[in-house]
Amino acid sequence: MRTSPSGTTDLEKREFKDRLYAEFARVGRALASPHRLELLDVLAQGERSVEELASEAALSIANASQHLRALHQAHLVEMRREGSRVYYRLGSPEVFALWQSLQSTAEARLAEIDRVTTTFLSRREEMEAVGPEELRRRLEDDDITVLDVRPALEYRQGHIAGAISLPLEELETRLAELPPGRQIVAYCRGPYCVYADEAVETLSRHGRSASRLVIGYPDWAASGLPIAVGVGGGSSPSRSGA
Amino acid sequence: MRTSPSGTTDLEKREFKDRLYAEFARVGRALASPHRLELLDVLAQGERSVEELASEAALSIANASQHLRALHQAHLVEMRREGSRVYYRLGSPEVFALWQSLQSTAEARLAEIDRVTTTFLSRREEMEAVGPEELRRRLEDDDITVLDVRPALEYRQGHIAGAISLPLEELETRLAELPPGRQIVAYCRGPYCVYADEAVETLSRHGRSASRLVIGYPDWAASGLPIAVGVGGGSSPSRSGA
DNA sequence: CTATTATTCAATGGTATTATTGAATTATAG
DNA sequence: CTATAATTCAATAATACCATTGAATAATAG
Repeated sequence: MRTSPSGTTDLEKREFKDRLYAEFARVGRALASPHRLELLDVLAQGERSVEELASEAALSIANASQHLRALHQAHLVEMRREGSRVYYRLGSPEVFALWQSLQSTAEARLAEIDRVTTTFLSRREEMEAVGPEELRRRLEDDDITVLDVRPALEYRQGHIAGAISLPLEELETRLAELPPGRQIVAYCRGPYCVYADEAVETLSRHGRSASRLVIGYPDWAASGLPIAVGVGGGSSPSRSGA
Repeated sequence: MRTSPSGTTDLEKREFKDRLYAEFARVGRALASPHRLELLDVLAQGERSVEELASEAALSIANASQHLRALHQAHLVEMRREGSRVYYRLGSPEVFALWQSLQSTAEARLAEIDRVTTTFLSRREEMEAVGPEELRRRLEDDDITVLDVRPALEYRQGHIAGAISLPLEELETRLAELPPGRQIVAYCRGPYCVYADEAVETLSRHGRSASRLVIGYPDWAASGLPIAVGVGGGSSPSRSGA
């Protein structure tokens, strides 16, 4: 009973398709839980131990461990043992691209996301925002001070080349360290992260001219813009793509 | 009890994050079922009625309808009523990009997909394959005959500019219609579709020099390469991006 | 209006996921 | 070797999802 000209029956084709889509769905399943998406989002900043991940995503250790296991089985994250700790990281840059694609699709299609963000991030409307291309240009012209307001650890794991680390929590006490007069652009983890918003607000309150970068560090790095790794506050930009 | 310098409590931030990731997970959930992924894949070829979708994906009507409803609630597909039928289509090109990203992530990360495809598509190894850029060049040089071996309906809904429609089922009986002497490149629905493989095999058996395009029509169209819509076999290439 | 076709809705068991708990590993320190 | 810390595993109950069935709705034809 062949309807196709070649040596495969319809039944075999159906079995092939079923297996193929089942495999793709394994990845889809991994994206089906809010907690796992949040873990992916945290991991986009760099590798983290189970404990750090659990705390960052407000999960119990055991729960975080299980979700990480699910992500690992879908091969979206990899792990590495160091002493008594296990560190997880994204499996590849493609995984971040997938997460980005999911975000932008959802953003474009779900009005609810608009509603959630505008009620919470309403002040963002009034803030000036800078796109990545504009920032790159102004960085090249040395026209601007770029501020990484994420926790220092995340800055060390990778930051925009030329950016200064000034974690949000220390911003108010260390304002004097900022070169005076220059415009400031703050950035943080991603488009939905509020650190940069709060930094801009604080800076404005102290009479500084500040705006926020519309994307976060992982997006910047993924699009191949210049980044740096390590402690150096860095006026020596190194280039490294994704 | 504020730990942040601005006017939002940690609790409010957590609620914001929870709601945000819950919304993203709504899209993720929609990608968690093999059947829904297959429906998306079919819809990437063009809009379809519930009945067509059910038959193509080997589902009962009621089941297909429910899965389509789930996709619709995630805003990944849109629908349109025409008489007594309801036609579904992808919500936007971004949805296809998401599906592509899921596929390529899964392909890169899941060795199982390799195993499934190589056991079923083993003959593909021995076949010549042409990439999209090479095909575009050779189309411009009019060096080649491009064959769309999908069902005629799908050709009508959109095809590679300059391609001839010759559904796989009719290939053997209509071989004479093919311009003699020229090399042939066949394509079908996507990288995992077997129509083109079978066409190449049939053509080779009849002494024709044939190879397959490594991607399918939706991928071609999504990357902005020239396409055409309608019945015309078309030597008048129209351009339409995604 | 009635019959027919296409689709959706609602209810049903069956199955799979989820968060929690507490025990079991794995590695380090003493 | 023992104690401790970090993580994973295993078992559990609550929940959510799934495919099927049959009834309900929408649109068309007669």
